[in-house]
Amino acid sequence: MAKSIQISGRKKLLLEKGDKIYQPGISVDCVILGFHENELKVLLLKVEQGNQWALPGGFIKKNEPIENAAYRVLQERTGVQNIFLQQFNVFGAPDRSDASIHQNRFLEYGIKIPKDNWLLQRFITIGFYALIDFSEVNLKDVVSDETAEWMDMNKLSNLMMDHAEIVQKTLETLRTQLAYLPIGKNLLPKKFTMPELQKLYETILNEKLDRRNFQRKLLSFGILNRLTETKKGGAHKAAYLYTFNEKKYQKALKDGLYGSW
Amino acid sequence: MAKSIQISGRKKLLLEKGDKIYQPGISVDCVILGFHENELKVLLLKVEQGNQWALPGGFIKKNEPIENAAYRVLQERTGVQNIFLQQFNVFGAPDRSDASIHQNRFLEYGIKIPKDNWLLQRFITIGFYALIDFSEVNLKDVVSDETAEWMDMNKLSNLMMDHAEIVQKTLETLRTQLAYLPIGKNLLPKKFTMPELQKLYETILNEKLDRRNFQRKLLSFGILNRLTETKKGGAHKAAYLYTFNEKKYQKALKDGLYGSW
DNA sequence: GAATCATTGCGTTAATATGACACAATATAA
DNA sequence: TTATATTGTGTCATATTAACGCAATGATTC
Repeated sequence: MAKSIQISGRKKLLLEKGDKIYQPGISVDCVILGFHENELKVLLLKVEQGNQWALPGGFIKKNEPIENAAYRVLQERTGVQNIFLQQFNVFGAPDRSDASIHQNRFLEYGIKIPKDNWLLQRFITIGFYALIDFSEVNLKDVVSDETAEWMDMNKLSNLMMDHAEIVQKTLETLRTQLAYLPIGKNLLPKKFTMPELQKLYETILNEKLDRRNFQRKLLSFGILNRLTETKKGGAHKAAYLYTFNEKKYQKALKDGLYGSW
Repeated sequence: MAKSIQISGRKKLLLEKGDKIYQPGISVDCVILGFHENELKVLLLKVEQGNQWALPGGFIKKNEPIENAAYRVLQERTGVQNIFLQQFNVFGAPDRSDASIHQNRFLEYGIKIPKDNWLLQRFITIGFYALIDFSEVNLKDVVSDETAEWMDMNKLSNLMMDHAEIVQKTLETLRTQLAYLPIGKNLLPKKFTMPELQKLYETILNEKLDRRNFQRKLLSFGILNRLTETKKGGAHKAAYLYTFNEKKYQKALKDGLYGSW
């Protein structure tokens, strides 16, 4: 029970001192995306009661840049360094906050939140999405009452509050950005094959693409280096391995892939 | 001096009751764009002291959707109905808030803000941009200590706090959206000519476009209706007038202009 | 070890889109 | 009436895209 007491103590601190430490009424929520076994995965936290899942989120310290707050959440959960992190939308419906959720979570530890506590007020959340290399992630349960787990993007269920909407919006954002920004460097391992890259695109777009046309298009962007190695071990002909050309990739991120009108 | 007393009273109310009425630490700022005489214009408010200009902004009421708050600001200033309004970025650098600005503004009315007043805390602002038909706008000075004025997008100077950055980010957002969203219905009068539409695009992109290729491309989108009327009065050959096909325009807004991969 | 099979690399071709430009029509101003 | 700037329309070479063929290859099966 030492764990439980520890958690209980931390939670009390959050309730009592939170309004001194954090910006009131604002949170950040992170849609952390990884790619594994040809599936887009979202990192979610199990909320004990109700069999619900939540996006990892947090608060913004009084003197902290908002990107920092989001980055903090990411580091706490994944420890990954090479992260693409971007704010993409604010979610601020007045009824998105749900006092009863907080109440129930705290009640498990025998804590009843006072009605006027800062945590029960309306919260507006800034949505960030993060692209990370699945293989580099070592899931950390920062607080042991929350189990972190990867969930298939297409099989989401029981998301807390408006978190399903937040994930959905991430996907839409990703789809439009795909048209003018390179993607993949953060989602794939350093070395990857063309079919793997294609699967990533297909998953995001939810659409089958022609193998040969896809390859031609991506090569034309000039952001890939083909290695002499091939990826053996697959059940068939070995595919060449590629890496991203760091310099050109960064340039494409800045300038866009087409840019022309 | 009745005006001044009135303002002073209102300002006192804001100071004293603001934290009861509004979400703390969050604001909305609107980049209101219009198109006039082939120039992109931004609506700015003159801040008396310091010869500075500010984006029209406001606070979010305790139980108000954030889009509503932005819409309120727009209505107060312009009264225009047909508005394209969209949040595009959150600005939350810890040092973006500047207590001295508020202090100076209130000092003019003989009010000294207490150090611990809610208005002096750090504010995170949600940036919205709005596209409106310049010709329909009738500038309203909602509060008479603020003069509203259209300023040329390319000749901005003396913007308050991080407002220049907010405008800049709007322009960047607009440029990327131009590639996959129709634009113009909200910025142009109901009837407009192809050259006018082209000037709008050129202004946003800051780039000259070929007249004939531009026309072909925009017609190919299938969102324009050509009228039999022409726009006379210009110094040269009369150009045909166009309107947007409302249905197809809306569809394009939803689905994007290209969509294909 | 030869045949099979799924998958990859590397093409081709036709249709479509784009960039660059020519020329005629026309509304005003000189 | 003529000059001038601007608009409407069309052409052509080139680039890009969509759709598909075929040989090579690595593992599996017999």
